[in-house]
Amino acid sequence: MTTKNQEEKRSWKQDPEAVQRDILAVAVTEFAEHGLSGARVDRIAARTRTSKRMIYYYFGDKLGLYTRALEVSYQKVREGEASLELDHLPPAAALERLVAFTFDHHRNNPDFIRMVMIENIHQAEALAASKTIRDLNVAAIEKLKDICNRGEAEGVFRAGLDPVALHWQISAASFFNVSNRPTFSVLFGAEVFSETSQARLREQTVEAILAIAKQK
Amino acid sequence: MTTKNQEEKRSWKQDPEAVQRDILAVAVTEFAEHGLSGARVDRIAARTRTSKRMIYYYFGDKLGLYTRALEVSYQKVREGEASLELDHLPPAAALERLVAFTFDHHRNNPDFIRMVMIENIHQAEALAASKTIRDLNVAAIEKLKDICNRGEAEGVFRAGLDPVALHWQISAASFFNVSNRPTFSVLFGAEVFSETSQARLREQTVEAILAIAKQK
Amino acid sequence: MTTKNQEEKRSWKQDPEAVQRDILAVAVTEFAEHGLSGARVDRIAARTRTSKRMIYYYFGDKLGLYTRALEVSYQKVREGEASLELDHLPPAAALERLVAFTFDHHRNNPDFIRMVMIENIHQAEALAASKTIRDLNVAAIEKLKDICNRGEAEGVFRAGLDPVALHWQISAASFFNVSNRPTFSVLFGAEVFSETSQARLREQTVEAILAIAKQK
Amino acid sequence: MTTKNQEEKRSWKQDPEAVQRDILAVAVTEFAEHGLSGARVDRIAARTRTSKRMIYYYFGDKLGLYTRALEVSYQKVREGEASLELDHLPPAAALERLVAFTFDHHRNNPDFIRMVMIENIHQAEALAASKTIRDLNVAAIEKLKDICNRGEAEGVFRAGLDPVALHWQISAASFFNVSNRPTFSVLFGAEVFSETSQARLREQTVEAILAIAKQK
DNA sequence: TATGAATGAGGCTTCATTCAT
DNA sequence: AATGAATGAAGCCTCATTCAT
Repeated sequence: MTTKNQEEKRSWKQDPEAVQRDILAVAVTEFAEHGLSGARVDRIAARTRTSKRMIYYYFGDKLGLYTRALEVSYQKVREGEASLELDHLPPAAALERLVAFTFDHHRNNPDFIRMVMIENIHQAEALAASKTIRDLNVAAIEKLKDICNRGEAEGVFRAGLDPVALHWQISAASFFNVSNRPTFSVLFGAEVFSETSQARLREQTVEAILAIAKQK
Repeated sequence: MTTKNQEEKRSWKQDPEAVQRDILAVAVTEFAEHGLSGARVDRIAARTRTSKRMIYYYFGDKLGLYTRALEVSYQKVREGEASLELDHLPPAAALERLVAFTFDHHRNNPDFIRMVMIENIHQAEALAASKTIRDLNVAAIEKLKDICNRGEAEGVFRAGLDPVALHWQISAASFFNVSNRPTFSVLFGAEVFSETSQARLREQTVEAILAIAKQK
Repeated sequence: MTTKNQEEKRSWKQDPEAVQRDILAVAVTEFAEHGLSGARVDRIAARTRTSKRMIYYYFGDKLGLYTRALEVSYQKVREGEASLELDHLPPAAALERLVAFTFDHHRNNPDFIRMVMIENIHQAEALAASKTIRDLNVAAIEKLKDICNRGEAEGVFRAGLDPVALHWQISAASFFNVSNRPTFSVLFGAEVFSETSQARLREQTVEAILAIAKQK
Repeated sequence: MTTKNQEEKRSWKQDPEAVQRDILAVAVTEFAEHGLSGARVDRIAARTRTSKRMIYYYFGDKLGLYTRALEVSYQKVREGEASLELDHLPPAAALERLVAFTFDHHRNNPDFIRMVMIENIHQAEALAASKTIRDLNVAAIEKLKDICNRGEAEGVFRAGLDPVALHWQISAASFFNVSNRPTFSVLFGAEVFSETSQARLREQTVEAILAIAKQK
């Protein structure tokens, strides 16, 4: 009512990007929790500082919002990975560190994992449509390719290593560990997800990957 | 319309179990394709030889149908695994065969994989409620435990092997290979999923698992 | 399975009237509790020793069952009233006793009251169709008419008393006391329905009715 | 179709309260006529100037609509009673007027009576949940309490009169007269509901209540 | 006399989305 | 840049009832 209040309200309302960030943060949570069909635009709007109408204003429709939420998820994760400094490490140590890091990183970003799961349920259609995300991942694989090249050059890794296949191996363990935790816990107990078990699994995984790289 | 048709219709009517099997087969496909929220009861009914009403007659509600569909999926897969004859093989060979088999089996049962993905999205709630499935999986892990025991006794496997952790390793690779194929293909190309690449990945996986078992 | 069991089962199954009584008893409860639309044929069947199919076999449809249930309710209540012996009492005492009895009787037969409430909601259509019930009530009013006649003849009641109007007065208090107990309790407290309050209300009602009969 | 019509439609659109009033008016009629289970949301929507969707938009679900309809019914009736000016009348005259008024008022508001009947069938659950209605009725009983107090103070009413019990007596006659008209008519003829009979019943009731107040 | 299996019709409710300002 | 009101289409589910033996 007062001019003061209006000013305050305007302060962030007049900042379209802040509004969009607000919506996206909520959207990621909602989509990660309920999937694409299970997510509710109403629920997203309710947890937002804006109204449902704004979602359509900025993102067009539910799928548009989902696509942007997916992009934001990938972006955030890849930014986290950027902190890794592997160039100055010898190849084996670099690979070791990369695997361990990925394992932990996935564990710490369950919402991202869930977004990817959901995207796989939907045959990666939104992903295919997003050039942004593809670019992000090309960069990610470059890092691994560099390690492989150095390792081969130094003779510590076997020749003809496929960085993509290596990434597949690293991802498989790290991803499955988070994605399938609910069913795995129910079927075989939650013990595998205790801190000590997780530490051992991570170590096992690191050693398995290194064995593959050095293989033969 | 014709008397013939009526006869035919009758022939499978009045056979409740056949009707339920019919519905379940369609339901698995629909749920695997669209998820729990995305699945449409109408669509399931349409692909069935019965009516929507019968779905509710036999399964109560959508969640009831989903739960049964999940159970059926697990059952079918575990039955497939039962054909494996591992007892007469030496431990290492048995493990090798189990890993390779699991890898292939998951590839050949994408609908099962998708059902499990969906169930993970839903925090394994339906799974937790189904004693049937838990029993099935207890049996599955027994097989692996037996291999471990024999391997340890013969001194070919390291002591203290955790069958559940081993199952985790086997599942991670085999499951991820199917579950994340869509996103992985979009981001890093479909080459990893070619027959030759898959053969190599399977071999790599087998060797990695064996390395873990023999480790140290 | 055994012949013995079959015999036992047959023992009451072969008694159609017992089956119908079983169904009707359950039906009265269900209709009284949920009303005509609210009652569920499935629920009635479930609480019965027979199947849903039998309900249709014996009563045609839901409305047929409801009508019979209503008839049975009236019958039971009127039979209860038959135990009253008023002929040998002087008119005032007879009327006093009739009022007090009705008051108590209604309190003790809430299901009957609810059936009548429900029938009123439905504009007494089923009642209008049932000659059985009309006959029952003609008999009931005769009793009151007799008391009035004797009272007038003896000069203790005023002339021109209308037995139907008197019945209206008696019913109003006795019926309302049961029918509106839920709303009345919520709005004005349940104290009016305590034993002591009820005793006083009954006495007040008796006196009020007698005042009307002796009036002027 | 015509511009005129669109204008008209617009004129009352965008007026949420008008829309809600429209819906509620229709809802009261439908619920009063068919009860809670018997009422059809479709039928309500059809008699409305809005669509079925708006019912859910404003009232959540059928029970929510029913609850509001019940509240509106009570409100309307209590507002009608507010026109009564009893303070300036001597106690006996005030009570006489209150009884006569209630008797007529109930007769003129059969929909309200039916709503209360229906609510009683449902054990007053909606009523119990509505603070609004409870407040309304507290006010209603205050009026009666005031009359009692004045009457006792002036020595025209007996001491220890319970206003709630008195309200029970007044309501019993006035309510039953409307609620049980259908069954009573079928069983004992419609003559009791003729204008002359009703006038006499009202008078009888007034006198009976006054007799109770002055009693002893 | 009895019954397990089946069902058409219609019930309530929810969804993403657009209108009109 | 922003919004409260409104909605068509479709979702899930339940009901009394009948079929076929």
